[in-house]
Amino acid sequence: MSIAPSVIAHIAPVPPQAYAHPMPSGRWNEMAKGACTEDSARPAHVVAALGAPVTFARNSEIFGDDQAAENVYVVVSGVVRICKLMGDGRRQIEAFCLPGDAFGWETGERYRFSAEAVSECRLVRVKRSVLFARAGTDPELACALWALSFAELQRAQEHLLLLGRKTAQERVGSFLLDLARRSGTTNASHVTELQLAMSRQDMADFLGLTIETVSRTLTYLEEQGTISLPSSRRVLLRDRSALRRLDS
Amino acid sequence: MSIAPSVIAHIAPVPPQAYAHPMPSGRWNEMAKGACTEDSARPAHVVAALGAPVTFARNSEIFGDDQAAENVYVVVSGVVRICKLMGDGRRQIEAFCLPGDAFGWETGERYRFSAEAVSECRLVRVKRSVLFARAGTDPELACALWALSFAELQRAQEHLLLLGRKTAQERVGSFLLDLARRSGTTNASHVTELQLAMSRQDMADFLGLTIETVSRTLTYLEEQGTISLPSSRRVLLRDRSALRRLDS
DNA sequence: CGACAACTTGACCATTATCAAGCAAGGTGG
DNA sequence: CCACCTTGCTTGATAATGGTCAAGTTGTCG
Repeated sequence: MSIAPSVIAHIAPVPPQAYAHPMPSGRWNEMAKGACTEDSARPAHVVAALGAPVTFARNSEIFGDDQAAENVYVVVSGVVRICKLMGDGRRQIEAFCLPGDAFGWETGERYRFSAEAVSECRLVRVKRSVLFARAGTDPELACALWALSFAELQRAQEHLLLLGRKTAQERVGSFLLDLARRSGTTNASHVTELQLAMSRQDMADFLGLTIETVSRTLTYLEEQGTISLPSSRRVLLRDRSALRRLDS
Repeated sequence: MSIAPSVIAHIAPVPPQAYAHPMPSGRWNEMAKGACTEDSARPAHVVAALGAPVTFARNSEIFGDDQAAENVYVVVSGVVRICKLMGDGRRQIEAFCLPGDAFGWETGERYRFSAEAVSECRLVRVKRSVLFARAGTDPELACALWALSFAELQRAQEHLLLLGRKTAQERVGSFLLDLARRSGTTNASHVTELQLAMSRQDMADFLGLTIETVSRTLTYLEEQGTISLPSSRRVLLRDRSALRRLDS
């Protein structure tokens, strides 16, 4: 049931031993002081330790809307999209899950959205029954569960502001900055490079725009010198202050 | 520290004794089976039992963005709005909290949004330090915490679809149905009556529209015979199937 | 009754969507 | 190795939804 340290290690640089000795009352005390933030990779590890690794090919479905909600997943590598579909085909991507993120939380019996692999990805699959049964006796796990689903809530809340009140330029700018924060690499001359795992259509469905508007906006930002697009899936953030102005 | 039963009683019809005898491993076992839904008022009680009642006047601030996050609140009566503001004054209301809802969750040291009383309201204020300290040793409380913040997440996720992909009519329709589900009263002839606690501006900022569009859309729905507006703050849902078609 | 806030309505405008080509990169078969 | 096809992306022209600005109306409260 437990997974190899080599797999877990990809989530973050915290060594597996770090959670080998659960504390008496878990992490709740630190949470009370607001001290859990500096250690944000830990909850993923605590949960991942209870599951088994699985891999999914690009564009394959991890689970579908309305399926029985049996598992929770932690991303080890790759990118996952969480989607909601409307009857007529309109799609909203609620989140892109990157390494260290968890998804598939439910209180009811069925998933309320589908999850698909944006790129080839490795996940840890944890049985919900195992997770919740243990949470009843293991405060550290209970805290980890709360922290992980709370992280989702925070992202969702930021996203609400974006979808409700931001312009197309602001949406794209915020998106690029968020990706940079979560997965970008910055070089010596302060240029951040991003590899976009997702298509323009994915970006559009995440940002509440059309594919054409996303494309036009990226072109515009490049004309302004704010970003460069060496290829359609690679972005260089040249002027972060201009992007931050858009992020507001 | 504990609040009077008469205050708690307004949240839901579950008597206070119901949680006087905590179960050995809390509610996690039920959660594992997806059985927590039928009992959704309980988490609010479990948390509220640790706090003290407070009241806020109409339009007063409960806490502000960036303030120290010391408390979590449970709504007993009235309506609370959770807001995010942008530098230039654009506002997004992330949620309206009704009796039984909890708000003010944070992992960090500061709130990331403000909360204001839409109508005069009674709340239970619970110290975060108390809550988290107890959660470490009380699995039932840990479960309640998770259930309450998870309920927020679910609402936020539904809202993402609304803001990202729905038309103005669909937004207003979904909003009315959601309010009806949470607070409406249906009479013998299947007409549901709603009392709107919030202004048109609040609705607009919640739905990602302008006040004018909200007003026009309501007028249009009334012309179609889908709703009636006996006064600007009272709505009768006359044709729920038409609304549900909009909800999709 | 008057003042003010909240709401509605109208006319016009802008941002973003839609529809339609065209282009570029990557893979396949001849 | 090159023509061909497919897929994903970009660009252009036009349309529509919802936003803006402005004027009225309703309702509430002193």
